[in-house]
Amino acid sequence: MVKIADVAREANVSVATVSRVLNKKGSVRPETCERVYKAIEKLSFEPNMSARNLRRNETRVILIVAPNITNPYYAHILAGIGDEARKSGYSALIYNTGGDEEREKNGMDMLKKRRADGAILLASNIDSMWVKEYADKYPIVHCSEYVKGLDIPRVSIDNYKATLEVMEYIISLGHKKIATISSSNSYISTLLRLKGYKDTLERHGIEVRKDYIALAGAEYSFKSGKAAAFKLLQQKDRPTAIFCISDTIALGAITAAKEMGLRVPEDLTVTGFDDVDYTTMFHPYITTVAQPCYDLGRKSFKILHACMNKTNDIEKKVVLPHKFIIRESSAPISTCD
Amino acid sequence: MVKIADVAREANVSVATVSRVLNKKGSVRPETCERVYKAIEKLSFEPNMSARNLRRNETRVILIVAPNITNPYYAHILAGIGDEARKSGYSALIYNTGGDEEREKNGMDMLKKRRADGAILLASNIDSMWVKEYADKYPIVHCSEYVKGLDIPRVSIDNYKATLEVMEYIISLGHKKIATISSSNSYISTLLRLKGYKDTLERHGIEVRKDYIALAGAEYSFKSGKAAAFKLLQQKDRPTAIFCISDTIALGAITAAKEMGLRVPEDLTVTGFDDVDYTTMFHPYITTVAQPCYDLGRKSFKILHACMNKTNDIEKKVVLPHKFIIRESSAPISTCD
DNA sequence: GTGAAAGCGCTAACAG
DNA sequence: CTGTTAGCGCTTTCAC
Repeated sequence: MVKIADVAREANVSVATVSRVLNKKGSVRPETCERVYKAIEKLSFEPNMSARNLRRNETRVILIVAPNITNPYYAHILAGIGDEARKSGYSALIYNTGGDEEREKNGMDMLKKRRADGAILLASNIDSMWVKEYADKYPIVHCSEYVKGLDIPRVSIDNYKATLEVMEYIISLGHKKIATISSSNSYISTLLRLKGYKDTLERHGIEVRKDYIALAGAEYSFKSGKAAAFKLLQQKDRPTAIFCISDTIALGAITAAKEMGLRVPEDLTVTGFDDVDYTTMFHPYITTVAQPCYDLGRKSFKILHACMNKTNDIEKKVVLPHKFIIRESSAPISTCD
Repeated sequence: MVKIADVAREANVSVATVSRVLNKKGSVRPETCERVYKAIEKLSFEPNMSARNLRRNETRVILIVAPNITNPYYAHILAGIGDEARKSGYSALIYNTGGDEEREKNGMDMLKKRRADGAILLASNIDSMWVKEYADKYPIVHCSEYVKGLDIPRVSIDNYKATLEVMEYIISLGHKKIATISSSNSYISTLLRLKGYKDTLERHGIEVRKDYIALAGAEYSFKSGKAAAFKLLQQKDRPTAIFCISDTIALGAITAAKEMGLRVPEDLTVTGFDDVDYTTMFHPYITTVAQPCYDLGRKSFKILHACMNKTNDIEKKVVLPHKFIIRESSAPISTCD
């Protein structure tokens, strides 16, 4: 292993000088500088990060705590974080938790062990108050979801408003029997979307029916969405529209409908949420709310970066614009119904 | 920051003893041990990894170089690597390259800078000989794809044999006009699948036609697959079956066929490859070759782990079993054709 | 503009 | 069984 001392010897300068040119700090005569660069080149020296980290007490690594990188929604956010981080000279340590709180905590301990300078949390439960303990000591930002009542910077879309848009649209189509497939998880987004669903119905004087609210699994799986849709559609007074809180669930609902001989959108309107890759991979293309995942990720890193640099005015609540996209899975209620 | 010396003072022992109990190395009187644990607990001490890494000259971090974590195929491999790594106390640094060779090299420099102890390469081009330079100095393993002619451990499925199975099946269905949608990338898997396609045709005395071989984009995008399928299907003497080298391409082909008024599988048989998430998210469910992505990832880490520990007999070529799955997108050629 | 030297927190001989 | 001590490779005062 070639180290700074070797370069110093080769360039006939002291280690301090090599360090200076390495970090472009302090002043070095251009001539000397040149000599050092030559030596670095010749010996193909690369600074040892462990040593630098120890000395500087930083790692230039950020931790990403995600429940499931296999989910394209998170994958896109990760990509955004990763790209932005790379631009600033940071690397991303990814910690997959499977939604397990114990593993989430283990992941966060990377911070204590100085393996990372800060963390971005992708799917905190609304009540994970233990996060505070870490947030008090380390730079942390919430992306998409967040713990209620903690003063941690966060970036997300306006889930409530987006839901309102979708619901108003469905109602404008003439639907009255509108169901929703929510989830058994406890994310703030889930809560907000359910609230948006109920509020819109109430504002229009439509009764909120228990039997029109179904729950998919915590991870929004296709299968659980399909099952929930079956339950909804098998009732005698079945809904004519289903507001799903994720695209995978919507996909499941559409498949369920088809298998029951129902046409989408002629017999049933289905809307999704997130606009992940496969919303336009087959017909009917899904009407959904597009989230700016990649940008959510980039922005999260930018804020974390600001936190790590102890910048003064850190944005605490960033809301990125979503986009409601009407496609093929929704239509006016059929009059012959 | 509480350090080992603080714990030592608190427990009334030397730093060496604390280090010993921390690493469970050397012998310490149970009683002393207990005292140390108490002190660690009390001060909530966490070892500083930068210091340990510097001293031990290792990082317990592995580097994963992937072209696109947004692609579910890679995402599943990543998950496998990550889970297995965690079990052994390793963390995964993920470097997304977008398929750019320059960024691939930049990623690999993490090795030189001692930011990671070894690397798993997920999508090397068949001719990326520059990898050798790194492989000579650092533990590296290839997953899925590999550079030809280099003696680097690799794990993948048998792409050639899998293709043979698919092709034999298509032929057994009575198809003679069989096309393929390959890709413009230079992965070994692409090459092998194309070779399997041609070889099977030849073995059955079926002419290999240039106009039955179309190319999708390097990243197997849905769009490019759809475009390639259009080209194939618009010919007057159109194929009755298309062997696609990825599921996304197959999905594109099915969509193209539908938009042209062709039914799958009645008018056109389409097969995919990989068996990613969405092969069974809508009808027709895709006939495809399932790859054990997660296990590919796990196995890759295990081998890398062996390499990093300089274990003697390291497996150089691991071939994991695939599974050919017949579903709904393939059928016997219609007799009225 | 440059060099000497003091550590960053930890591990691993080596002594006792 | 336990303690003392010399670094790991780098950055950063502080002199000159």
